[in-house]
Amino acid sequence: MPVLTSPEIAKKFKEKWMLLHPEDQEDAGGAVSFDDSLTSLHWLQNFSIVSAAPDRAPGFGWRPQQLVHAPGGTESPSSPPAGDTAASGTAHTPGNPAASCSKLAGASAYTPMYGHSGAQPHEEVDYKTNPHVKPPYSYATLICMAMQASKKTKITLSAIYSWITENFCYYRHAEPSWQNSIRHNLSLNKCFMKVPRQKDEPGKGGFWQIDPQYADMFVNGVFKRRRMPATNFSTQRQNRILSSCSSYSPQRNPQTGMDHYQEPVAGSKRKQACPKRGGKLGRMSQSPLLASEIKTSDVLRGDFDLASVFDDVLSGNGSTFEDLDINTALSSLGCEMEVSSQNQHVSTVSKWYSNEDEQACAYLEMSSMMGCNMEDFQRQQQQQQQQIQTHQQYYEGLALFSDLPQQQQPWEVKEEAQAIPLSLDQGYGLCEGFFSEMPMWERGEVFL
DNA sequence: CGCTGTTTAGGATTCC
DNA sequence: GGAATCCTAAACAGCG
Repeated sequence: MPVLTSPEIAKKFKEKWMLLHPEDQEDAGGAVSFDDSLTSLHWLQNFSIVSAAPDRAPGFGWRPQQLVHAPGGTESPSSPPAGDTAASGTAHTPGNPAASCSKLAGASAYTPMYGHSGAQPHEEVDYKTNPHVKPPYSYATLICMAMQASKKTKITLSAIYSWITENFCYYRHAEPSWQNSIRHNLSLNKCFMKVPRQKDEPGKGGFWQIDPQYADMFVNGVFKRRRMPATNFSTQRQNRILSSCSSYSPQRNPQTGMDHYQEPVAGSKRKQACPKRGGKLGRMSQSPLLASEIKTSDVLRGDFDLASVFDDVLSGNGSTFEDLDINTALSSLGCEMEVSSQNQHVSTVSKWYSNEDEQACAYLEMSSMMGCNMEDFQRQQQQQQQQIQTHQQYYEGLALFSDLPQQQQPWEVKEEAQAIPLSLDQGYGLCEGFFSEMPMWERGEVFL
């Protein structure tokens, strides 16, 4: 069985290409001027997996899997959602000696503070009635839960308090210092934005809502930290959308040089899109829980936004790929590719190339899977481009958060644009998984 | 005065 | 050990 290296494949592909496209003659330097539309990665800027899954309707409501519908009409959590970055599980005792600890919680064994042990220690703990166990949710998650449960787009601080105390007995008995933490979290966390109370609205304080830019951080009931910075998908695509919304006006931060949005009302807080990123992979990327949390089928269906991922890749924010353990998806994806010749994600993957080698491999990939020729390949590419354009237009036509009906939850709107970040390494792994891990003869033999 | 919101500081834990 | 993340505490200001 011949094993070809990538250059060899590229060479073969090049020869094939030249046979089919004699107009693409080598220039004096020997360089081949391939059609830029095929090699350019600019399409990635506008690509969304949504485009590849047109049957995915917008506003596909997300339902928190871990939220148990409680008899009071409120959704109360009974077990920690997998993947909560801050699912501590520790029974910290904010001023409540009686609640001192995990030992009191019986089965609630110690859980690492900010990571995942891979177990769910409080699987059966009813946080609504058990005052001894501190809910293993970060404050951000609690806030998100409260917002989600409120069925409103915005929620007051007191409502957040109320929901938390109503659904987590622990906080009913704890000293109110946790409220300080909630406020601190609301203020400091870029994912939350304050909506000033209207003049004719009685009451104190403003409302809070999840920043649409960060709505994708609340996935499957889990507040996911370490998302991509707001300068990728959000600013590149949403700028266009939001620019049409009077309440938002993307502006340039003279200091950071980054785009940020200004609140519609003067004086209200708005955090800058300041990507405080580190090059390290997040802990979550190691999380076995998360690995299982991200359903392969969702990835295959396109329930995540590759655009965000790609935008980050292109913008050099390597950590965009952070949170998803893509390996699970990859393993299945590889299998899926074998059996689903017409599946759209195949098309998606087939577009993931940036140079001759990868382009060649993409074609080889496609040809081997579908038995198509170069014409089919090109036709497929064109169709995809058209689909992308179509859905991009649709995308841009979407009114974002501020224009949505009251009942619409931010994450319901954003879900189609939700990103499940992958680590760059894993992202590369995705590419390499298709282009290198597969034995070369499986990719090239059919074509060659 | 109490609540709300912002900011700062430091500790704890985990991962690289 | 450093970085990242989360938690806790506290001070302060503004507002109803």
